[in-house]
Amino acid sequence: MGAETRRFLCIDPKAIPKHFAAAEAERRWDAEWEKQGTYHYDPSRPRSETFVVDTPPPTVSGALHIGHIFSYTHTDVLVRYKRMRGFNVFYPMGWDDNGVPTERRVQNYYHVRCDPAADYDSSLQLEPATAKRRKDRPQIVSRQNFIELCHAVTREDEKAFKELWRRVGLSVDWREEYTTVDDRSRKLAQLSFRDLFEKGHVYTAHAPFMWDVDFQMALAQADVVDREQAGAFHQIEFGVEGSDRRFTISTTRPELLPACVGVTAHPDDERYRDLFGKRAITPLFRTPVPIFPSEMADPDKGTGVLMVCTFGDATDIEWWREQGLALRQLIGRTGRLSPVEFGSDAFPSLDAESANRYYADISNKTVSQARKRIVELLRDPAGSATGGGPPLQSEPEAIRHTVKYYERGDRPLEYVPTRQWFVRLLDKKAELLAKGDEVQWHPDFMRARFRDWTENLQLDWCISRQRYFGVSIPVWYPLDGDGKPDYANPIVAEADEMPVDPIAEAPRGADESQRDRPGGFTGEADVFDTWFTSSLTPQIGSHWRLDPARHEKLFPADVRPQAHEIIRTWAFYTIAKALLHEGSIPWKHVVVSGWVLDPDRKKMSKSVGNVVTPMPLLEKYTADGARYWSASARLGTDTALDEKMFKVGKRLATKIYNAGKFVLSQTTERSEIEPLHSELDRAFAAKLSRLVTRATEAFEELDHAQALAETESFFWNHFTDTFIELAKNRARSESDPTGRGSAVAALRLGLDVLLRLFAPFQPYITEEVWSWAFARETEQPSIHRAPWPGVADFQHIPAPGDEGSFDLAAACWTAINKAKADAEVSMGREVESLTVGATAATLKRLAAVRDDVFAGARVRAHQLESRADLEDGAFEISDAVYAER
RNA sequence: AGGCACGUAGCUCAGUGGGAGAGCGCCGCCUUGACACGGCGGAGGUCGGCGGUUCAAUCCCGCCCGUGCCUACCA
Repeated sequence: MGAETRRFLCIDPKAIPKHFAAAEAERRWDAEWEKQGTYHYDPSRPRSETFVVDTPPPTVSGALHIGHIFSYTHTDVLVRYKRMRGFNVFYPMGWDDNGVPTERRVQNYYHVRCDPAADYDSSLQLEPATAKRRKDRPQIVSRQNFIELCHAVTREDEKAFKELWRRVGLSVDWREEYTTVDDRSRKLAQLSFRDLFEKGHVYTAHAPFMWDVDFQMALAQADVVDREQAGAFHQIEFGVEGSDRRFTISTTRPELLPACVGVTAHPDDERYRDLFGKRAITPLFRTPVPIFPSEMADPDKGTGVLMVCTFGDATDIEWWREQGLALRQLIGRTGRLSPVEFGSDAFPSLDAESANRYYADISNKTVSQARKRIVELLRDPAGSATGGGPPLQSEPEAIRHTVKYYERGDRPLEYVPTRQWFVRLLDKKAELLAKGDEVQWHPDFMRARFRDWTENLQLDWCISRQRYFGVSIPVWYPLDGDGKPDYANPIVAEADEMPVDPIAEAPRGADESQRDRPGGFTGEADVFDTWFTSSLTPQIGSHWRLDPARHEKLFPADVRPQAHEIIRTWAFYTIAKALLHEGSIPWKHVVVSGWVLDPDRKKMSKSVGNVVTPMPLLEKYTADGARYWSASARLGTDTALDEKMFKVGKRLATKIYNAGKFVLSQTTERSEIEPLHSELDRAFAAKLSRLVTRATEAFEELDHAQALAETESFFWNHFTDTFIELAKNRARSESDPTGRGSAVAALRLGLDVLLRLFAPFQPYITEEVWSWAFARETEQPSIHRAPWPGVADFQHIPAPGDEGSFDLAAACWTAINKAKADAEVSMGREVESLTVGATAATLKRLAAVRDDVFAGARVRAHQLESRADLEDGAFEISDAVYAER
């Protein structure tokens, strides 16, 4: 920064406390940054000068987690770099509060359940549930009460998150704070729906779909995970209508036998070819079902012939559709077997009486209870469809198999026919893939996660959820004369009505009195999948559709920080939304942080109980220390939690503090910065300049860890351990004012540049040291708005230095130190005399920096010895005579 | 089952077609005038295994082993 004429301020080291009081400084600077608006976005500056972050809104109802510090620090480090590069940074913060995690937290916290039919109690006051109360049945509350409780809980959670973010020093513009259920987010989500509706990208359908029986809601493919678990193959004998032919199917879901609607085998399977076109008879229930060939049947699996049920898995749905099979929906929304009547049209039976007797044993049972029971029933010879002994042909054969679960659920999914809303995506795979390729992923291999997911997508996006705390689907349905909803002609809310709650508000032009009356309307009770809103974070930040000029400046964003396990959800849906709304990518770069693993390299998770909370670590090692640990990890790389790294980070801050105190307390006789006259100083400046280049290059490649490592290594090895030690004597010299001025100028240049290089990583300590003198000298009150180091910092050096001189001085100094260490004398001990051996060329080059080396090493007298046996640049010290203590 | 990433000193991790590195830990020394929340010096590794390409492989290629993740299969 400094021009030659820059005036400089010295500090009195005695006025600086011996130790850095980090906790106090963190609070002080946080308040100061807020007051100064240090991190404010300036809407008046052009897009070209703006750097836009699409910040991940954390799920606030999860526990605070050390991983939060980790990944958010990565973003903050980049943001601070960009800000110092002169960019007008847009760095908002959102809180993702809607959805299942919050509802579940509220249910547990207050021990309540929502019943939409219950009446609103405006005076409801609840205390957190005690262990005693949890033993009773949960208290039933109305939908509105429940939503209010959700808001209350998330407000508290948001406070805790915000406190953490501020403590760790995220340079967020807190004026740009939002939640995913605030009015603006709700309005934008509903506008998004309306836009998709108008473009024909959404539809509603009644169809069998993945259903969680505990949460009692539909799911999207992205919400589903596979879990391996124990199961068993059951060999069950079927009969064939009008013959004594029999065959054995193999199934893991015997409880679905009453829902059997067909039997199939591979068309080329000789064992079963004779059966195609005939009807099978199920055991116990004696239901005749068609037998048909299908390429999807695997002759090598089980017995090669299988029963098709409504519905055991996704393939059953396909067969059901293709073959036009009957619907015998057995499993209800609660996961229990519904009461059914054999002998009716829907559940035909050749022997209804006995079928109903068997079914009575499993009706109303859960899936797992029913499974146990039906295995017993299948041992009954009377249940045989062939008259040939028990239908169960052998003991169940235990297997391990994978089963689909809701990622937050405890029981396997079922397929239940329900009406849901969908976003049509399957026909847009190619465009989605193209957009994914347009985005730059860091590290690049994360791109494959997106591609894999998109290519394998099998279902359109189910966006309706049967929940309460979320953004309402802004739709009503007209009711016909019989009070039946006309789903084909939904009434979608107008933009200026939004945000709207169709349960509480009537559509435009209708009156509340027409609600749920024949000829009137009914409101959609479902809310959106939380990803439907979360996938709009770039648009929420930019105020899409609400402020087009602002949107123009902030969309697409520059960078999206992204956890890799939610590429298939958050990243995927965000890309999809930007494509469907504007044919655009949502952001230019995706940066993916790794995971924090526990010291045993296990992923931290609540269920394992190895989650580490961040605040104690911040207290112990300071925010700068924690940030150092975070920033040491490269993007995409998982990192074991290692307190040693926190300690090292704290130590770095301490060293910066002490080095700053020392450098800034050096005085000269003049009040202006001198040019760098001495060779050592110029050599140091040259080395420093190259560091700036390397650190800058690393940042441009989004490799913050490399930038930190380079800077840190330079700081310790070249600045504090070498340059300060060699230049400090000259900086205090009474007899060499020119050399002294040069030394002080070089020390200050080093500190100034290094502070700024460290500022993105350790914002507190660098701001503290900056404030002592540089803030006033440069009239830049915050280092975080000071320019990133560059050529301007090195312009006032009269002649370019030679890094080689610096390395030579360092090598000679190290050689003398080693001689002292070998002699077991203190580094501070004076040396009466010694002999320096090196090649003639080396000795010649050493001449320019020799005085600084010998002053630093406290050598009073020396001899030089030309040694041809040494390598160039190597030194050997001999004949050392140490002074008395 | 396929894909991706990883495997380097006791630990946490850099790294490169030619010399094997850092920090922590460990050992020894030093209370030196910025800093003992410090400094100096040192020990410590067949770079997961086996093959191949190359004058030369920790690095490039193939196979294998191990770890993690993603995706798929799911009768």
